Amino acid sequence: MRYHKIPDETVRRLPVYLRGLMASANEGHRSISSRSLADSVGVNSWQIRKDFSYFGDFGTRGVGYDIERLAKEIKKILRLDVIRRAVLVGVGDLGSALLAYPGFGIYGLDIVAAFEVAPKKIGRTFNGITIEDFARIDTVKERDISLAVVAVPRAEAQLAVDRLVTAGIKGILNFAPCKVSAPKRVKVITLDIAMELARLPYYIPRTGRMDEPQQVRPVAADTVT
Amino acid sequence: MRYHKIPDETVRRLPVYLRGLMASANEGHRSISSRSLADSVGVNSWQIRKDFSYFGDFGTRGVGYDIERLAKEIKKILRLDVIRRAVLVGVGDLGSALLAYPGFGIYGLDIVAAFEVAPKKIGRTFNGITIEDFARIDTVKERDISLAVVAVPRAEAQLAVDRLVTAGIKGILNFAPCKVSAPKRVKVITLDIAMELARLPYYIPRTGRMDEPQQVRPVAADTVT
DNA sequence: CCATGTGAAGGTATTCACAGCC
DNA sequence: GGCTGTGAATACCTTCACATGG
Repeated sequence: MRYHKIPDETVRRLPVYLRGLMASANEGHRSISSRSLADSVGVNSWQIRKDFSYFGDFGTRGVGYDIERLAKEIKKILRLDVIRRAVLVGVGDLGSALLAYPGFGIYGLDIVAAFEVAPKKIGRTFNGITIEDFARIDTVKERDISLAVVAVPRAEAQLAVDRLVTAGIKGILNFAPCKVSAPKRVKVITLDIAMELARLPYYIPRTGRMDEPQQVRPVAADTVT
Repeated sequence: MRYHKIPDETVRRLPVYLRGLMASANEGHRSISSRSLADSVGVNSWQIRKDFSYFGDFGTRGVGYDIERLAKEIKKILRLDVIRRAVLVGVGDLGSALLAYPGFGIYGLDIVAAFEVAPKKIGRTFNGITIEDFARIDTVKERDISLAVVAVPRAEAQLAVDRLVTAGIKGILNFAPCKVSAPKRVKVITLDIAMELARLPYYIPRTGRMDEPQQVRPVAADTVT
């Protein structure tokens, strides 16, 4: 095999594959073909093979991929081979939903602390986690926490991020619908829920008959075909 | 100008631009240059100009873009020029947070109904919306609702989607962490929160010194440069 | 025979550089 | 002078086709 840089798009798909592999392992399988993984995760089989080829030969021709070995390797690449401890900032409606969210576990992600500015909420306990005063966010430094989830109003997002950066956080998932700046050693992924929903109508044909949303716009005769 | 097919990646950025334009309008501006829009939304100015060039000349050289005219055009392209009514399926922790989420409004999106299977929740009112029995989901047909947000457990997601499709829903935002199938006339966007968080550690260097996460993997001497 | 792994081809998106216009 | 609009160049990603090996 040859070693390559792993494309960003492949990295984005790796968690999907990981989920599919774990599901297949739970059904008792020990190996899986690119075709059946394709069916279960919704990605073409050749795309899957290409993606896996970027980081090694994990397949056996005629058989498929060894699930456990491949899952372990994907976890290593994604740096999910250790438990990753995360902190939540902002325990509003969305924040409390995230505290209760059971889906992080399968990736070895663990939300172990929550911070808030609202005095009424500080001290209350959600899901076994006691909410702390955001003024003390720096204490995460001594608690082996590398990730943060930001679920505060837009106006407070940049401040929260700044404080998290100085507290030594390395990666931030931001739910506030705005751009936030951070030094480039800190990775920020912004997930804007409303924006995802806003993207949907584009794909809905205006009339009931048309398939291609694009065809509503005129296409000039001199457009290159 | 020339008419082009609008690339998918551009469509993905349009809501970002829209938010930036509205923010700028709120500050009292009537026009904005690609450079300052770039600063406020975090996309390169040449990318912005290229994106806008796909659907027309909305700029004035030496000045910038007319904010109101451009915002209106983007809304038209995204089909957000009419109020879009949406339904929520699944009023658990995440679902109720979404019902309370104030961010949909700026895109003209309106969650007007919520459905659940749990008898205990049916009939209760959240944020002015009375939760209905999911068995009656077909009633959305007569209520001018084209979008749905699915926030149910993974095991029930496909069923929910199937029922929504027969109820005539045209676009679905799915929060369940799994692939769901739908006829291709119905657009489904899956937003897997845990997966986004899981992508973050990849970008964290294992040691404090390295910049490029990729360099942990060996690069063979014969790799094409 | 079956399924992987990979060069090569094809397609799409980003970046550049600058002509064109206000 | 400033800023847009856009062909051309580049980089990136996907798809194909098939050689390779169990």
